[in-house]
Amino acid sequence: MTRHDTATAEDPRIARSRAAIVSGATEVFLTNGYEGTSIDDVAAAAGVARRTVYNVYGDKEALFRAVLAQATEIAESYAARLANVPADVDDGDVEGTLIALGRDLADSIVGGRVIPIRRLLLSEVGRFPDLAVDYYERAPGLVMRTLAKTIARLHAAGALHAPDAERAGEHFAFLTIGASLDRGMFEAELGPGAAAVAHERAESGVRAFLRAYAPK
Amino acid sequence: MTRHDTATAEDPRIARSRAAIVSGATEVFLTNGYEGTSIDDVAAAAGVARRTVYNVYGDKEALFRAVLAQATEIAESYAARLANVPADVDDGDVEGTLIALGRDLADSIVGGRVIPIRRLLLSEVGRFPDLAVDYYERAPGLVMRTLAKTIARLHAAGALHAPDAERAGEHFAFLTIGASLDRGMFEAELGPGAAAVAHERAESGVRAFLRAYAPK
DNA sequence: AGTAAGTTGCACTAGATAGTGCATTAATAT
DNA sequence: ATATTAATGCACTATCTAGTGCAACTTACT
Repeated sequence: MTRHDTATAEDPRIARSRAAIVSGATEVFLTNGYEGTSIDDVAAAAGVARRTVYNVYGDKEALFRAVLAQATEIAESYAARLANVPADVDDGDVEGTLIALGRDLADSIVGGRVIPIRRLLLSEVGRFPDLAVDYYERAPGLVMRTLAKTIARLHAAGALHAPDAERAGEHFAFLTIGASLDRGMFEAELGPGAAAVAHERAESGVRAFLRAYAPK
Repeated sequence: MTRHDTATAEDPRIARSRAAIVSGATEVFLTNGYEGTSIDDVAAAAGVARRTVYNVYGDKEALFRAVLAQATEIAESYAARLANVPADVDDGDVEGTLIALGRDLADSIVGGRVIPIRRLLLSEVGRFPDLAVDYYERAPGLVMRTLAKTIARLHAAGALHAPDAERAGEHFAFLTIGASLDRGMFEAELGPGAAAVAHERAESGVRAFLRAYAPK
């Protein structure tokens, strides 16, 4: 994927064009959707000639795929933070740790690009079914797998009673952000108190999770 | 909305055309999206002349709104069933009652039209933000409100301990169908075991809900 | 410098689509 | 039967879009 994959370095002009195009394309695709975006729009957003878009990316579909290939960053970064949660919570404050994770998860989703990315992918499930499934595996799927591992560690350490860590991970995720994500998908732009509401939901979700999964 | 709203009955030819068009339009919009659907497609699916579509509905947007106006039936029917759940569960089997509600909710969503409808609306949040918000209030919002009432009744009867019934309703909904709905949105067509998995999720979600909201 | 490679602008093909106008035909109501 | 109203078919406008070909210009490598 990077320029080091090829034996020789890429012409800096192409590299610059490519970066500008994929960035501009991300912007317009997320705003206007796949069909709603013309290559003219992309070129304008990228500050590049229309013809250059075709020179660099070939066609619209390839460009679309390039945009979505980088759409998993948020999930990857959250998963990395999750992986660092130690099994033996230092001061025994499981609730505090999980609440922090829940808030963090909420922040990752509300107000960021996750919701527009999801809308974009979902609107093209019919045209590009592979992209949607792929994204799901690499973004929410990654978070779910990492969450299951973290919970399994907490279970092993006796901080939680969650024999089915995968299921418990689903419950954690949907208790904390389910409602905020679901609602957010239907709102063109977030209301003023959206972040605060998402935090409250995350906290009360974590508390419900702890009641359901407290060690015996 | 019905023909009785106007003083005189509607010409049966218009009524027939209208029904055929809205039904055909529902089919093609759900399959191909708003932009991906031409009036030709609608006319063909409805078995009606292209020109008739324009005569009856005026333009594409009006037709789209007509289609989505009837998209809340599934939620209404689920809410009606919910409203019938008595506060004092006869044989004291709260778990059985809630598991039945959870399975029912899962069935309402997995494999039905809810997922295509959501995809369609979400892909047009930018163009028709009012439709998305409207739908949310009338469908999932209705279910949430009804769920909150039902849980409040169960709380009052001592069958649950859920002082914040609205929050508890969110938790019930997302524990039972959160994961199935979220995953289902990204799948072009459901795998063979999808319904069974959704049922398992619903049941384990209800059990987690009961651990979190058991009466003290 | 000079060569190679990328960028740009412009013209052009080819196809799709929303919506209108109008005359003809068919169904409905009285 | 007759008058009304709707459905139909067809031509037509206007617009938009993906993608290509090509010549002129500019930037990068040696």
